[in-house]
Formats: sequence, structure tokens, C-alpha cells
Amino acid sequence: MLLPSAVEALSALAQAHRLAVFRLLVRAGPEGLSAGEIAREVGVRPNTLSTHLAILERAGLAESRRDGRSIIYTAGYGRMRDLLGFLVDDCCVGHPEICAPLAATARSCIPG
Amino acid sequence: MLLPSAVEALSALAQAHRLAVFRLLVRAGPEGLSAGEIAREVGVRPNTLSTHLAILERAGLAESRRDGRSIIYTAGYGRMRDLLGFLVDDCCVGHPEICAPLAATARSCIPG
DNA sequence: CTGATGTTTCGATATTTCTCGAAATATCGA
DNA sequence: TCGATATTTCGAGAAATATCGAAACATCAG
Repeated sequence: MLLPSAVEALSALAQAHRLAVFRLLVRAGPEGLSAGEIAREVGVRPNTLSTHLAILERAGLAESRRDGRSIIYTAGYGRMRDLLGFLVDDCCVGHPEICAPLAATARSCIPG
Repeated sequence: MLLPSAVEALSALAQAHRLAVFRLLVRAGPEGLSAGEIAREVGVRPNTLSTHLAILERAGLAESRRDGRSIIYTAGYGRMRDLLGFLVDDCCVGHPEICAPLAATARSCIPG
């Protein structure tokens, strides 16, 4: 991942409402949530949320599909993986004290 | 790490110059770099850089000490570890496809 | 003390960001 | 088609951000 894309992804997450939305989407999994459900859950007006979702989507951290009248949003896992990789690549180099805890967390969620 | 702190840290990194500064500091290691060296390296004026460094420091992603006339900045590794932990905790849950590559990277930088 | 160097603070400006209400668009059920 | 529901787009205002030149502050060498 290049620096400009990283900045865009970080900017997308660097806002309380959007970070809350993204966390919600991650926990929701591949099924995702409709824009309305997200708005209710996070407590922002639908039009404001729409702007936030567009920003997350432009950054690749959310994806959308239409389902009837609703639009379902899911987390952009691939982009998040790239972002974490970018950050970890920078910080792990020569700094085991940072990656050791990460390695533990990462290991714990890998089956087997 | 709580959400407001995460937002502050993400905001600090969500700017091209500041992200470049942080990456530079990480690579510089515990010895750090003076404000002047950073300004020259990143290509921003000293007073502008000072503002950026203050933002990184307030977010805990940089630390400073005086050395003669210079002020030496180092990366805030602890805070970075917290931030990565916060993000990974959210995203790894049930998503091995994200953490598998991270686990590999993390493992590779742990001695032994 | 004085002058030079390194850094920060101040005050101002241009730009971007966040939020909102109102209106537009898309889909569905009757 | 009509009305209701779900979401987005538009236009505007308030607040935050990035950058700058000038000035202030801290440290050192002579």
C-alpha cells in the first residue's frame, strides 16, 4: 500500500462516527448492515451517515450492495488488511516489543 | 485503548507529512532525529513541522527530549502498539484472512 | 553580554471537514 | 399509478486544519 492510499484510509477512520461505523461493520461480518440500521445504531442522521459511508467506501474500507429498498454495507476487509500491513511493516522492523503482542492476537484468531 | 484516543492517534497519522514524519522516526529508532533534520528530510518549513510534531506528541505517537539547541524526537512505540492492538482486536475477530498475513509479518520480526 | 543557531509560538488566511434541512432518487406494495 | 419507505445529493453554515511569515524563546560559542 502506498502512502497516499494509507493517508486516505487513515483519514476515513480518523473520525469518531466513522470509526464506530467501521467497527460495527467488522462485527456484523459478511452479511453487513443496512444504512438505516447503521444510522440508528451509531446515532447520526441518515444524510450525515450517507456522507460518512461514502468516505469509507471511497477509501475501500466499506463496500455496498443494494437489497430492495435498502443498501447493505460491509467492511472492506482487504483494504483493512493492507492498511494494517502498511503500519506493521513500518513499525515491526526492529521493534519486537510492538509485534509480539500483535503476533499473539493474530495467532489466537487463526484456526488450528 | 478507548475510541477517543484511537481517533486522536488515527487523526495524527492521517496527514501525509505527519505520516512521513512518523515513518521516519520509526526507522530512526530510539536515537531519534532532531526537528531540523526531520524538517529537511520531509521537506516542510520548521514552524509548520513544529505544529505537526506537537500533534504527534499530543497523540502519544512521538516523544521529545532536548539535546543542546536541538530537540530530538523519537517514535512513541507504546502508543503505536496500542493503536495496532485496537485495530487488530476489532478486525481479527472471526477474520483469519486479515490476521494471517499479520501473524507472519509479526513472527518474522520476533527474534528466535 | 552578544550574535548565531535551532525550535516554537503567534496571528492570519485559505482550505477542508462535519453537520444539517430540504429536495431528489430508487424501490416496493397496493 | 400512487403513496410510503430507504437512501443519497444538494446547498449552506460553523468549526477544524494546514500553512505561512514574523516574532519570541532557548541554548551555545566567543
